[in-house]
Parts: sequence; structure tokens; C-alpha cells
Amino acid sequence: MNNHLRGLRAERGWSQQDLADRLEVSRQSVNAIETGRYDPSLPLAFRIAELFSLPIEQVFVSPSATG
Amino acid sequence: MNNHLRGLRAERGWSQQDLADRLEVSRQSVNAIETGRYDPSLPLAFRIAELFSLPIEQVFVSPSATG
DNA sequence: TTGTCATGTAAAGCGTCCTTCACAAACTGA
DNA sequence: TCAGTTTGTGAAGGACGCTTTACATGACAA
Repeated sequence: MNNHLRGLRAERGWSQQDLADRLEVSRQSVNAIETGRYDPSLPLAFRIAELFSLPIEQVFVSPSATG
Repeated sequence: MNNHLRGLRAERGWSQQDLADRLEVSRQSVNAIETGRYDPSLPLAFRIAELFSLPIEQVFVSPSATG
């Protein structure tokens, strides 16, 4: 499942560690989500979307949208 | 994390098995999500929201909204 | 009463999510 | 060059997501 995390983070000039701190997860979790190694849990997806003030659908790309 | 799955399902007159079939998951998974035993994965949350033609935020209630 | 459907739950198993610790490579700045 | 930052990745461990199989309950119809 694709996402726009790296771009959203870059727009703000944050390192993966900066973002991890704001989300209260490890840097490796942020990296794993950005590099597509796994998807976040639903609660973490909510925290991410809220941090960027976006609906979840504008941060994460639905698998069905990808086809 | 709370959700409106039971109500949305009831509005349509679907059993848990009916919903499970449409989502391509087990009946037990639907039951576990409805009874709050665990949250769905993010991809499954997308499928659920799309099935009901709602944004994810209108199916699942953000933990931060609950307080 | 008997059968069927809907729901709730338990156990075991597998893969995923997230952690900490650790190491390596690329880049930046002095 | 040298130190510090950033990113990518691996291994091991704990908790969660989802499965199949199975059993128990309550509602409803025959």
C-alpha cells in the first residue's frame, strides 16, 4: 500500500527521527512505512493523518485505487 | 478504537457472515472488529470504508477523538 | 421438541506491526 | 580529513491481525 509520507515529511523539513518523535514511534517504524516494508496499524494511520491535518485517504493510497 | 460497523451493517440488513463475504475475511474477523477485540489492518479498513462508500474517519473513530 | 440461523468466543498457527540494538553507507559541515 | 546526521537494513522478541476449527447460546420457524 503506497503512501505520501516521505513527501509530506520532506515538505516540512523533518528527518525520519523528527517524524518518529512526533508520532511516538521508533525511527525504524517510520522508515519501514516510507519504504513500503509494511503498513501502519489503523491507530497509527490516524495519528499520521492528524499530524498532517489530512484525511487518511490523502496520506495512504487505497490498494483498490492502485488496481 | 471504536467504530460504526455494527450500525452500518444493520442498516443494510446484513449478517456478520454477509459482511465477511463482501470483505473477503472470516466471520470471526468481522465479529472481533465489531466487538472491539481488535482493530482491522489499514488495508482492511480501506476495504470496509469503500464498501460503505464512506471516508475511513466516518467508519472508525479516532482514538484522540475519544480522548 | 427439533432444526437452522446469527452471534460470541476459544485455541492454535502464521504473518504483520513495532520495538531495541546494531551496523553500514551516503551526505554535510568544519 | 574527520565528526555528526540521515537513511537503510537485519535480527530477535512481544503483541496484534487474521485464519480454521470448534463449541455454546439465543431467537425463530416448523
